[in-house]
Amino acid sequence: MTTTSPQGRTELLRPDGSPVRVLVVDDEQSITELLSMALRYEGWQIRAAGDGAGAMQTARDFRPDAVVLDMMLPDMDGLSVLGRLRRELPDVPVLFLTAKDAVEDRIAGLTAGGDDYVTKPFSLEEVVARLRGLIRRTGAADRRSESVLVVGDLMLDEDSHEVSRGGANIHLTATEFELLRFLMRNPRRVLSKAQILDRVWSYDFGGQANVVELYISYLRRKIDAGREPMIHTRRGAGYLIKPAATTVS
Amino acid sequence: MTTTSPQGRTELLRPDGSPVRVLVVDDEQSITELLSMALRYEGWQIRAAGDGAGAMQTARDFRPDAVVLDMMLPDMDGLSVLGRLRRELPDVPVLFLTAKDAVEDRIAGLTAGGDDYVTKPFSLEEVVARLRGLIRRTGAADRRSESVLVVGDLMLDEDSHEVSRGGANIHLTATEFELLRFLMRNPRRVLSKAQILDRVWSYDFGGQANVVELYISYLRRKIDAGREPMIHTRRGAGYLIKPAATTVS
DNA sequence: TGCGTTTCTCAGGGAATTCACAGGTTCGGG
DNA sequence: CCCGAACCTGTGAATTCCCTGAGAAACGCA
Repeated sequence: MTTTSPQGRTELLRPDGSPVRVLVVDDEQSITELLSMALRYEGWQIRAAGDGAGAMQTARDFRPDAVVLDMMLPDMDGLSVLGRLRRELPDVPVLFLTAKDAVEDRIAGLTAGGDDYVTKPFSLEEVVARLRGLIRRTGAADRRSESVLVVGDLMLDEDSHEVSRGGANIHLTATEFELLRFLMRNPRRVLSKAQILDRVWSYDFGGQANVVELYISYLRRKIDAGREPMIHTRRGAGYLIKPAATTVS
Repeated sequence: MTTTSPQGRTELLRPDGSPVRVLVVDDEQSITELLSMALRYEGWQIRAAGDGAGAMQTARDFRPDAVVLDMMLPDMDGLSVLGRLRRELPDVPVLFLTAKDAVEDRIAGLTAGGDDYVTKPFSLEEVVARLRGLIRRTGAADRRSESVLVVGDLMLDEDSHEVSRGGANIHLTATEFELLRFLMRNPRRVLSKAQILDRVWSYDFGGQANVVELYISYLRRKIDAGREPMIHTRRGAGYLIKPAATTVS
């Protein structure tokens, strides 16, 4: 089930209308805090744990719809936690967090069931998108919830990664795609450069803040080129996307 | 009976519309977990057992439509379990899991009745495909459910393993076939290299992730050669298959 | 056992993408 | 109207990601 808030944001809900529940397990407190903030912002209910024991405890009485699990935990390794979680919550999908170089050996096979993973350092948009995908596909939320974002005549398909405006296909790079997705998931809302940087770029990005300007410029070239512009600058505040004035929204 | 989910995936259902039920019997917990997750993802209802006694118990009150049975169990050997299963569930098809070096004739004898087997280590695509075949053939699900996948002018027959594009026959190796089947069972959806590796290669594969690139390259040579391409790369995300632009979908 | 086929590793080349930098442009307050 | 701040964008370099040829190893079958 989905509802659309007055601000135009679409939220995932469980079939009974209650908010989706997510358990976050990571031993670095900065990470659990970062994730908790971001996921709460999605309208989800979040519980966090810093080790395997706490994770099991919380899993039992919180009964989450999805779990975010770091594979490197202090007391037991991620695989043991996973095994126990599976016994306790057999149907709950897991999003693994792994170091970039650990991917090959340990994760292989784990994502097979429909689970998924992201590598550290991740971007919040990535985590949120993957989680939404997991929850959608495993039916914790209504399956009819769409994977297509629409703003005016602009369409973005999260499954096929296809973007089109007025029917014409548009090719975007990975970063452009993530940025546009973020904008489109918050239509008519001003997003500051800091917000964008925090959500779309990895949490350890140390570069210049003007990458955002650069990528907005890239997007405009591809999305707005010659057409009624949909991406707008609010000087001193940020950017927003909304249907073109002439387009029937 | 089949339904098609919004994601475009086709699900097997029982004639009364309820999900197919599968019992998984293996003493290695990692295997039952792997299989349970993968088969649940197919939309099936799964129950697992770790030994013969548990299997019998579960068979009685779960009443599965199919059974996945490891031939090496701790308390009794697979044959005894099989015998008892047969008495309890005479018409239910069984998919045997066997070690590679197991006596082929014995298995061949067992599968004469319409059962089937796969050797460990298996790929999930293989298990799922065999299981689908068994369930389809024994009529637990509607018989009209198709064994032919079609994407644009590309056709793949899961029974005969024949592949053709625009009427022209194409010879594929076993791995190429499995990869193409996985792509075609998820048309218009980006599949990451990790997902592909986890589904199409055996669970114990420890090699380089670029085998996927290699086999995509092989497939393109055979499927797309000279024609409008159907296999597309989403740089930084994965691969997807979709009807050629000029083809009526 | 021997031969053709299939699977997979390795490594080079090439192209797409990301990002820094810097000069130009626009905007809004005074 | 002027000035500084904020924003835009061309250029180019570094990097990452992907493709594919060549050959070794494993497999299957006669």
